[in-house]
Amino acid sequence: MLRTTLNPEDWLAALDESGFRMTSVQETLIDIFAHSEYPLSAEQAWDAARQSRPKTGRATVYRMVEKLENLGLIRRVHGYQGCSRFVPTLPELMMLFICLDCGRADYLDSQPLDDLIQHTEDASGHHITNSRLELFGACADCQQTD
Amino acid sequence: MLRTTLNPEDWLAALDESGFRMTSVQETLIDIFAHSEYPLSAEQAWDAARQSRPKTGRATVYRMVEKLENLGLIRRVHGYQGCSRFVPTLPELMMLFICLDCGRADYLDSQPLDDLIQHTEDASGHHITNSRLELFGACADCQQTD
DNA sequence: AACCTTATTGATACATGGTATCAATAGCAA
DNA sequence: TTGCTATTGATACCATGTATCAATAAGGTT
Repeated sequence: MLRTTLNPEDWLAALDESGFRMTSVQETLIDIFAHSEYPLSAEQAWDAARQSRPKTGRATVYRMVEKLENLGLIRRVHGYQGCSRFVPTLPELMMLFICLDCGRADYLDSQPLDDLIQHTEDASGHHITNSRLELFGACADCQQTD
Repeated sequence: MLRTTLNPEDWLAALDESGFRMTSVQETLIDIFAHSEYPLSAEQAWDAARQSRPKTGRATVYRMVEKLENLGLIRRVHGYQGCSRFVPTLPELMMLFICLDCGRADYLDSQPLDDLIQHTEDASGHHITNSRLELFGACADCQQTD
């Protein structure tokens, strides 16, 4: 899979640069999201957070998820057990594949999507500023074990 | 815009063929969805329904929306004022464009998406069974008036 | 046309997921 | 260390959607 590793410290740096204060909840949640292979809901992240940091508040987690999403560090997955799960965003890699079997996310080179958008702009006359593509199915690993 | 017209009678026929009873709520809601140019939420559809059919129940509308979605007659729009608005599904036309200015939906030829999926399957080894593509921006009309 | 069966409806209560409020806490700059 | 204020946690709240269940009405049968 074309999954590059994620560095929690980069996320903390991004928050720092954006002027946010550095707190322990942030570290906890970043660690959780950056290391999860599976799309996580805020509720799941809350559960995970309280294991290492019991007093973590629910609203705090929801606020943090929103913040991370706004900063582009995590990305919402639609259509996989609802629309409220998140995966880390990897720079340069925009297309998302979710295996309906094992649930893991794979990130795919976005060039084909760029081409599609260019083609569609030319054909339709619309100016496209934003897109959302998600692909679902059986990943290469899961096909072998079927 | 590549929008073909929709025929409410086709929807009723589809419900009939699926074994559902023909009721007046169905007619009311199908009429509402089939004629709306904008993504509609269940709540909005409920409001609209009660104008011509005051006693329409809320739960009924939610059930009907679910039924229409399951039958593939309407399609959920993600990332436009939440994830709970629906537009009619037009056969053969899968790619969806939503104008962030006027809110109207346009349906686009899906061939580029088919190509992208084929290419991605070959490149990644995943077997893709389902996809979701939405495009956002300024439609051809709205660009002219800017 | 009247009858029966049962899918569908509408009202209500309930569950879930997310947000507003606000006093207490804790970063961080001076 | 101090002071300012962003952030937090607890709570109450809200919005969206779902379960329940008696009443209604499709539509096949007689």
